[in-house]
Amino acid sequence: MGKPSDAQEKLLQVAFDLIWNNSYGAVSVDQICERARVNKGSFYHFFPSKADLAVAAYEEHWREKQPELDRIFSPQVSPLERLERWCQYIYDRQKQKAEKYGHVCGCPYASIGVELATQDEKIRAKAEELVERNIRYVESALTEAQRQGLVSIDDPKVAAERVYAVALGMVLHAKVRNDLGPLRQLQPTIMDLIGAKAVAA
Amino acid sequence: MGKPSDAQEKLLQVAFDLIWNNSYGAVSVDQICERARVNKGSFYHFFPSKADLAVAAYEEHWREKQPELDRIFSPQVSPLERLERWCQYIYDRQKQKAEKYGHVCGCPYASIGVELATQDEKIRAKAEELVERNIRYVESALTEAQRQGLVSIDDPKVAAERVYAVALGMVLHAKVRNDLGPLRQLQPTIMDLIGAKAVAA
DNA sequence: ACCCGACTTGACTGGTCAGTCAAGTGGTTT
DNA sequence: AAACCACTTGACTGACCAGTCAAGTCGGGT
Repeated sequence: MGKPSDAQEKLLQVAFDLIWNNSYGAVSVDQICERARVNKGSFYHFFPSKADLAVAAYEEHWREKQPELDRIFSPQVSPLERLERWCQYIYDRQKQKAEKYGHVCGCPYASIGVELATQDEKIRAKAEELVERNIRYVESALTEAQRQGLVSIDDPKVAAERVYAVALGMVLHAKVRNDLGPLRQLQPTIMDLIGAKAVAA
Repeated sequence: MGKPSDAQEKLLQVAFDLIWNNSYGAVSVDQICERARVNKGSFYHFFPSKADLAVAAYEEHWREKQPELDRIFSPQVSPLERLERWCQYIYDRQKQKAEKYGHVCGCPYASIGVELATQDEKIRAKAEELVERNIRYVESALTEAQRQGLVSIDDPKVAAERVYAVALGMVLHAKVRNDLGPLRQLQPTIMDLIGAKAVAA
C-alpha cells in the first residue's frame, strides 16, 4: 500500500488538540497539516473537507477516552462514588490543560458544538451525539443509585440531564472566567441536586 | 459634523446579531459592513479592529437589554417569582430566536466567550463581565429569598453561581441539540436546587 | 517481473480575510 | 466666508483561506 504512515492518526490528534485549545474557525487546514507534518494533498486524500476531519477527530478522541470513562463509572464502586470520581476527573482534566496552556480550555464537545451548532449540521450532530453518550454514563449511575435508595430523584433520565447541565454550565463558566474556581462547586451542587443521602469520601 | 448618520449604531446591532446567529469567526467585517450599509473605511473610523467592535457590540446589547432584566427582577414581586419569570424569559427568548432563524442560538455571551476565551483576552473579559452582571441579578433574588425563609441555601453568592450554571448548561445543551426541550427543566431544576419551599404560579 | 492503487508531494487556484489609505463631503465654529 | 474636522467613500494590499491537481513513490498481489 504505497507509503503507509501514521499521517491520518496524526491529523486526527493534532486537529482535536488545536481545535480544543483555540476554536474550529481559528484553526486552518494549513496549520493542522504543518503541525502534523503532513502535506495538504495527503490531508485531502484522507478527508473530503475540514468539517469531515473535525467530525472524525472528535469521534476518535471519544474512542480513546471511553476506557477512562468506563473505569470511572465502573460498577465495582458505588453509584455516588462514580459521580464523585467523575467530578474529580473533570476538575483534574481542566486543571491539567489549564496549567499546560495557560487557559481553561472547557469541554471540547460543548465548545465545538456551541461554535458551529447553527452553521454546520454534521458537526452539531456529532457534538450532540458525544454529549448524549456522556449523559448515558451519568444516567446509569443515577438509575442504580435510585434503586439503592441513595438519592431522591424521579426519572433518572431527566435527573441525568439536569446533572450534566450543571457540569456543562460550570465548565463553561470556568472557561469564560479563565479560572477553575467555579468547578469546586461541581460535586456539592450535583449531590444537592440529586438529594444524595450519603456522600462517600 | 460632516455627515452624521446612524452608522456606528447600525454596526453594533448588525455585528451582535450576526455573531449571535453564527459565530465570531464565521462573520467577516465585510459581511457586517454590507448588512449595515456602511463602508469599510467608516467601520475602521469607529472601531480599531473587529475584536473592538465585538466588545462594543456586546456592551451595547447589554445596555439595551438591562431594563428588561430590571423589570424581571423587580422588587415588586416575590424573589421566587423573579426567578420563575427569569426562566420563562430565557425560554421565550430562545424560542423566538429559534423560530426566526431555524436554530437554537444559545446564550450570546456564553457563545462568544467559549469561542474566544483562549484567543482574545479583551473579548473573554467582556463575556465574563456580562455573565457576572447576570449572576448579580440572581444573587439579589436569592439573598432576599433567604431572608424571607423561602429557600434553603447557604451563601447566596455561591447559590447564584450554581443556579446560573444550570441555566448556562441547559441553554448550551439546547443549542447543541438544536431543541428547546432541555429548557423545560430549567425552572424545576433551579427550584429543586435552591430548596424552594413554595413556588408561585 | 510487472502492475495496481493507496499514499505522498508541493505547487497552484480563486476567493476572502482584516486592515489601510487618500481623496472627498458637509455641518459647525469663528 | 473660511477653516476645521468628524465622517464617508471605495479602491487597494498582502496575507491567508479551503480545496485542487498532476506527477510521483513504493509495497503487495499476481
